[in-house]
Amino acid sequence: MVSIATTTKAEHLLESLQKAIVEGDLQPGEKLREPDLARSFGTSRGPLRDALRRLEARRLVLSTPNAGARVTSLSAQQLAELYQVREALEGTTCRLAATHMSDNDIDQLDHLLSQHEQAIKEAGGRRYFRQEGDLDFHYRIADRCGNALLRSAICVDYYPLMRMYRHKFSVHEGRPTRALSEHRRIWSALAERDGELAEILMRRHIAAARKIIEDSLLNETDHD
Amino acid sequence: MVSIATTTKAEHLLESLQKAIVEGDLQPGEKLREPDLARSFGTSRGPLRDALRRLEARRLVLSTPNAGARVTSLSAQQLAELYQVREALEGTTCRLAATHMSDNDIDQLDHLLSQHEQAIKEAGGRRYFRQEGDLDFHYRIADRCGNALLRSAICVDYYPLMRMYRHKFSVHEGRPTRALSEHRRIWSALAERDGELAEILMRRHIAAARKIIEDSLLNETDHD
DNA sequence: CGCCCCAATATTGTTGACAATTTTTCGATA
DNA sequence: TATCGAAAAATTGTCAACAATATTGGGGCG
Repeated sequence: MVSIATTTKAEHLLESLQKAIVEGDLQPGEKLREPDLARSFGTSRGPLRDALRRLEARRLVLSTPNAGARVTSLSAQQLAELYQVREALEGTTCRLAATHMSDNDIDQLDHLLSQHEQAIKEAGGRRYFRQEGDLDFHYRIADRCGNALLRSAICVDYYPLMRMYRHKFSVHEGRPTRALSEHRRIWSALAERDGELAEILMRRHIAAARKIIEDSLLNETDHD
Repeated sequence: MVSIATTTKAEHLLESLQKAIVEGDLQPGEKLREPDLARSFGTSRGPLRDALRRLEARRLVLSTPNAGARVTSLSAQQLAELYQVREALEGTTCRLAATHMSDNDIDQLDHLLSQHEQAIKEAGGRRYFRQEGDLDFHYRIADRCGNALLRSAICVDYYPLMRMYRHKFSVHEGRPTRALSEHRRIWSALAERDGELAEILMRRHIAAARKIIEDSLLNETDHD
């Protein structure tokens, strides 16, 4: 939303490429050829390589020596692993947020959930609002948890990858309504400043989503 | 221990610089001037900048646009935050390891703890063996937890930073003997394949170390 | 005497060319 | 016809020069 005046070309490239990957303009597994990309963004290979390294740190790109870089392509197995990392990190995040968030933060989070409820009603329950909305909820909690390292690990290092894969198993994650009610329960725990409960609820919430993905691993029959 | 035949100069630089930082040859806060460093390693600035970006991903280096890179310098506050991330990640790691480690892995871990016991005896209880040893124990569990993403997050992204700061609060973390006995209890849970207990014990173990650091934050009287 | 501004210096950001490596193409041979 | 291998093309790794930005040092002014 906010267009940051990036000082360096490498930073600008990082933003542009991350957006292209997250929004699917660059498909998972796609080869990232340096000369082509650099030309298409009007720069040289130096800044481009810099941006690729930063994207690699965010796990959006995988590059192998002398063989170039590709957009990350996660298997269901790997996506499940990502959810396990989220469970660990966001559980703690939630516990910290319960004591660190301001009353205003809590209010804004409540407002966000109202927006989601509204969006779900208008869309008849299976619109994609929720998917972005779900991530927004999680993102905001991490953003306000008070631990800068944890915040950057989640918001910077892992969430772009999550957004990239938000379509993949979105249908299976149960009706948006269910996710919303789980969010509301987490919110209540946060509002009551009950960190222990907030952590448990958040871990369950993410573990449930992971379960769906892991179950789909067993039904490996009709994939090309 | 194993000298990997790194194919590219940037990779070699990454290894060399990481070692220099972790071992303290490059001090926290030290400015990393590209021309000097490149010359001292016999390469040009291109590969060096590449290596710096990778070190930044591991949080060993902090670089600001147009102002260059510095070796990371953590405050006690930030170190405590790191322990909180560890608590989250390694708790889950331990739970997974309990079901995923092979019997052989468990045996080797037992052997490691025997070595530590021996080292502590020989050194009269307050030798620095333990500090490396402590990290080795944690590292091995993460290495064998069966979740590749979690493994790389801990072993690659966070542990070099831990090793870099292993001297800092090592004295305060209680006698090596106590850490060893906590390790033994964690090992027992792993050996009995009790993931839930292993997670709880690991989180406590790390939380206790964090407590020491946080307490030292309150005694801020005699620092320059 | 201290502060601010400006020039000089040093350092980082960027570029295009060259070297090394990988991938592709194409023909020879079984 | 399929397969192996070598030449050709494309791509990545590296380098040194140039441009843009920050830092430093010194002189003038209040």
